Amino acid sequence: MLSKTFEASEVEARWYPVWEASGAFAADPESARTPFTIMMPPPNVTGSLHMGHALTFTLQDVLVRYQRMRGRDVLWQPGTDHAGIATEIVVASQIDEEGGSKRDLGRERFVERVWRWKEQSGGTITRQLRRLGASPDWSRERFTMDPGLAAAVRRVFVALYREGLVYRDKRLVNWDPEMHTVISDLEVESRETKGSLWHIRYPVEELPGRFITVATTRPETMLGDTGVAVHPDDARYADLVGKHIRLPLIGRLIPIVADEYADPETGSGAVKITPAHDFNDFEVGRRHGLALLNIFDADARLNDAVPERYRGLDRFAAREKVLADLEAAGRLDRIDDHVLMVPHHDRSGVVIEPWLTDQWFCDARVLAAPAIAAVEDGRTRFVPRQWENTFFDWLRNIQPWCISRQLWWGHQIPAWYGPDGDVFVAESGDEAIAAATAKYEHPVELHRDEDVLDTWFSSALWPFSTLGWPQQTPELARYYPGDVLITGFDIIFFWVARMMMMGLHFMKKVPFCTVYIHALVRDERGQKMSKSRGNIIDPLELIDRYGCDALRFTMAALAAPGRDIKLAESRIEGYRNFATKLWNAARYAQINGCLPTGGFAPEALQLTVNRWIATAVADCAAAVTKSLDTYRFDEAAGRLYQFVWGTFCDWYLEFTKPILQGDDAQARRETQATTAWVLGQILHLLHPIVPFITEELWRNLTGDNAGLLISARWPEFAPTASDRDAAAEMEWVVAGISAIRAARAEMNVPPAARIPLLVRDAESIARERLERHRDHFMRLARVEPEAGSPLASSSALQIVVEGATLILPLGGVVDLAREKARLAKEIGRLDGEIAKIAAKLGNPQFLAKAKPEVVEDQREREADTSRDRDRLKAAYDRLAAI
RNA sequence: GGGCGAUUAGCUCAGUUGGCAGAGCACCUCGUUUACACCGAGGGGGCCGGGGGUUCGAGUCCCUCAUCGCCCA
Repeated sequence: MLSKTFEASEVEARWYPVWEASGAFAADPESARTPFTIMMPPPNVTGSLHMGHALTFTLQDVLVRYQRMRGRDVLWQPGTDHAGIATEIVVASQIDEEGGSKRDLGRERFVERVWRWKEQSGGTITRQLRRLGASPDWSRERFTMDPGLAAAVRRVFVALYREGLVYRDKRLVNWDPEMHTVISDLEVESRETKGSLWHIRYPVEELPGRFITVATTRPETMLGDTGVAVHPDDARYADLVGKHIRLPLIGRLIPIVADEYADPETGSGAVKITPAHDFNDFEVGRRHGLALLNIFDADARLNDAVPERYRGLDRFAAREKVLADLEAAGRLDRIDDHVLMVPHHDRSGVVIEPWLTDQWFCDARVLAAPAIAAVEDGRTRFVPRQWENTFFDWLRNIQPWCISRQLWWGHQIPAWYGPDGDVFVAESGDEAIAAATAKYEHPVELHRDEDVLDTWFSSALWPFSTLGWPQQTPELARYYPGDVLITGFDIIFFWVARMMMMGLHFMKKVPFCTVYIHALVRDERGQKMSKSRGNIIDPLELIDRYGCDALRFTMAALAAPGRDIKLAESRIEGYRNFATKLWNAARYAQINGCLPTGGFAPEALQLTVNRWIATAVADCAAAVTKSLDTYRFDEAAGRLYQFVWGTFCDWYLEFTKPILQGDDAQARRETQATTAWVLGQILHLLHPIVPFITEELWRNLTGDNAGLLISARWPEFAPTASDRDAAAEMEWVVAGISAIRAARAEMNVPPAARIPLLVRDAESIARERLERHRDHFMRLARVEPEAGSPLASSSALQIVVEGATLILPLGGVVDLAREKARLAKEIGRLDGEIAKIAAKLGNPQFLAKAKPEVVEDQREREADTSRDRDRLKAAYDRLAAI
């Protein structure tokens, strides 16, 4: 016997290992079934499960379980990425805490230490994924630093280098002066910061007494100024273009140039140009041939390019000193408060310094072209479609991708330098030596590039490197390209775009046919969850409190396309209640001996109520199937919720109670079998969303011999399975009972009172239906259907249903005035409806231009509404006559 | 500044090719009927952000304004 409530934690812990051991998660390259591939965007190995993970992995798992039940050979490829910077920060700070330092440890021992850390702590996120019920093929789990994946990285790097798509260059990059590494544009987070706008007066060399005032948020960079720009159309400065500035504090002579970058509307209209320390200035400098003067070292301290008294100063101290000196020199004009966007490293939080250094770059522009084309011509499709714009926008304006990082943890760049600095790029040291020997014609000492590659460089290869590439494995042939990638919109640049670029370049095919983009999970008030806001909801805590299934159902139900999810805990509670409801329905079925029967055939059912519910299940299955096929997880969840609670529990189980407790053995047997069968269908349809409770109930329903639900086949029904007559009849009964209940409640009839039910002006179909379902009316509306005509003068509740007026004689109990008011209100409502429809039908334009079926529809509506209205009016008149 | 999205019941949100405005939660009333009080029955609650337009007909399509959010500069 099932317990009274569903104990989620116990059930969850029990089923997961059973599933995994059964082999249900595993892909089967040998099978004849059509493959379905979904690449898990590998979470960061340092990560732990947050709500974003809970959403994305729930949706992926729903799809994966669904496709498995549809009979596909599913590969859900799991794994983690090595997260260069994040991991290096974690391990380095551990070493710090122990009183050591990364540098003292040395590269080799540090990397060993990171591997040890990975073995011990790197499994957190994958363990947590198991708690979420995720069912990827763990036997194929990969890590972006695995030997096979590392080989793929080297192969790709070398190939791109030889094609000229990877190259070394000196450019401005985003430099983290604390971590001493470059980061890519995408890892820079602009934070709004309150600062100042300092106005500095620069003297014009050729015109003594003449000054140009420039405004800057970074006065210390003036030490590296190599020009001043004004707008070419700015009349105020037209005569100064081509003249020079004598830079205060330094005395360097720098030119005044005309460039549209200078905005006449902002500040004085003139801007100082520091090409080596600002991305915009870099471009201006390039246009005008201005010198690049690098004034910072790797720590962002002033270097030897500045006057001695500033050397060694950190950039913030330098600012104070430069300002003080300008002030003293009388060159500081004005200081305004100013809000500006300051670039920070999103991982370390350090303020980024644009810095001129030698780095490795990938020619993203060339690689982007095929990726853009693939989305344009539909080989890859975004769902929802509007995200294509984000994808296009980024790829069409893409900058060279800086792929080198000054870290120790990651794929070390396969490039070796000879004594003269010549570079040898090769997949192995031996190959590099061979190449060098051939060039120098004698053995030389090579020095390997110290840097590692951006983590995303290896992640970009994930859709094929995990399948064994560059080896031509059966898996690669079978599971590439993938069917769908599911991820958040914030990952479009990092992952989707880069996987598209690399996939197309090396596999000549898109890595996935569909990209389903889901939104962000926010808190109840729509705020982004963050540590600093303190509004983080821990999914594991929610699982502990409400059960994994409740969390999963919530994620699915709220996953409406193109919309952020504002997560209120009351929703999760509601879906926990839904799980309990399902549990109790199953418990009820068990108590009433509803057991599955072999060879159950829905089309052979005799009782209308059973034919009706079988029809409803088929309709529900069709709707859920369609929703899942179109990634409408919210619709699928909503439809199931409605069917299970609003149809199966509220009506079917109530309708069949008298049958199950009645004397007709044949009807009882049919109903028991139907109940068990419908419950089974429900469990199948719900399984992808709420796998634990459904597996548990399925075992309970079928015993040990029916197999696991996770491996069962998805319900599919022939169109003939539905019985429209049965559906119409039961819907009439539901409407009738609801109408009686509503009238009773409104008229304050005591709920327990059993009242006679008489019928007036009934069409034969209504009379037959009422007769056939008298038990239902008795039980659920608490009325006693009686033969005979109601007395004309009796005071009674009168309820209009399709094809009949139901009369509930209440003798003196009924409040005549109130009942009259109730009927009058209803008549008024219908009159309003009729007036609206009549206005439409009276409009010649409508009749001429609207589609015929719409006109026909309105005519029918008018007829139906008028019929009901006339019945009500008749009922009212009868009361009025008393 | 550029782009995207949103605005529908107190709250969170659905609403398909334009044709009857919906759900869950919250709220109110009633209910200890042997699956379930994590429940059942009933109910109230809406200028579909404002304004214009297209149309026989607009929550839905177009324009515009307002407010909010996100991304990019």
